[in-house]
Amino acid sequence: MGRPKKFEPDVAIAQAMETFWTKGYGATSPADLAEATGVAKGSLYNAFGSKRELFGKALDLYDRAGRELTGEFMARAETAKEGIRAYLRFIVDVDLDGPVRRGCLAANTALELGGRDEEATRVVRRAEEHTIELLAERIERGQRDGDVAAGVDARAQARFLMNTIMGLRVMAKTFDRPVLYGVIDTALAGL
Amino acid sequence: MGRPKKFEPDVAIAQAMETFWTKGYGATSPADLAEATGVAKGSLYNAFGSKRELFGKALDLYDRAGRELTGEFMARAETAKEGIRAYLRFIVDVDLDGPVRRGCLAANTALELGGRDEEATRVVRRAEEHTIELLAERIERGQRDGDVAAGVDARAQARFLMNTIMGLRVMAKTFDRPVLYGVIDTALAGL
DNA sequence: CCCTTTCTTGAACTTGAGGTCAAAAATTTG
DNA sequence: CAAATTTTTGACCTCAAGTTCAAGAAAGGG
Repeated sequence: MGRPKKFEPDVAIAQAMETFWTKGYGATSPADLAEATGVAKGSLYNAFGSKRELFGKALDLYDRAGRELTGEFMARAETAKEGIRAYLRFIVDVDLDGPVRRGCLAANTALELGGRDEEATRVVRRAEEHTIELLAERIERGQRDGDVAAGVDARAQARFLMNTIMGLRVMAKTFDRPVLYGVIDTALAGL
Repeated sequence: MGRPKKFEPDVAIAQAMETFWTKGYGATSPADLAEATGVAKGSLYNAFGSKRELFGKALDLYDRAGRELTGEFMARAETAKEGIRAYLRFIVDVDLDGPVRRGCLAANTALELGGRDEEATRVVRRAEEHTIELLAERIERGQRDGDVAAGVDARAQARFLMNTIMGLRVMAKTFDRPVLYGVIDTALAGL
């Protein structure tokens, strides 16, 4: 009972995520969040408790959405190498074609809050591990399918690729497509 | 003539750099800078104009110091591969052994201000290009010395390694030495 | 030794961040 | 419909960030 919510919390979280992603945690004000969600400040505080708690929900959402997206790319492609190449190029394209180069919410958060915010650091690490897991599984499948050499250490490759992705996310702030595509190709030479 | 400065501007810039590096640009207050440098707020403003200008000096210093450090690592080693491996491990060690994992000022700045601050973005890009240049030169020397295959594209490898470094800087916020060392070894397999 | 110049400093100012709250507005239940 | 419950909202509060400034202090020049 009681008065019903005027907004969908999940939608508001998604809109908040976009804002945090674009501006960063510290640079996002409650006023920004109110504007992005179309919900008054007070209402947001009533629903989510604090800016930090809303951010936590946004980070969780980012992890879930990213996992799904990665999974789809891994499932679609014929070979591990082409699936991963398509995935990495997609990441670069999304970043470069957007109105602002916002990079990766997880990477941004790692650098902004890493160390200072235990909980945020844990969530970022979990998201990274999810991606590594999906990459490793796809490489292992490639080995079963015969498109990846049996001698390759799938988990080591996956961790290395995760590192490459994080690098791309940083480099995309300052370099352009040809350079980033070149990095992708060099990174994939070992597969 | 006039009253002489009580502090060495270059020293203050170095101290400010440490603070920006540890806390980030946005999260560093004038009060923090006053404490770090031992110079009163008003004095800092008299000497440097604004927080942003001081940060600019700090970024420039970071670039110069980094260039020098990288150059030394490249000069010392017998082979390109070992020189670069030592360099990457050093980066990881410094980050992990420090009291806080502060990463790379350039990477931190790229993610925090990239896009929003033209000047900062330019300086970061310049710093990245300096590192790429030094890596490429070392690889080319390796080719002349015979420890790197002639077929390797030195500049492509250098850009790829720069990307790996940026990735390590992010991953160092959430992963530990064995993982990061593993990433380094995987990245160097192509050399 | 006074004048000019350049420094130092804490106080003071303005602005916005992050959050609280009281009042009004929707609901469901009895 | 009255009561109980839960939202919504802008006004309001506190505090700190980023900056300016007036007063004074330390130099050199004439």
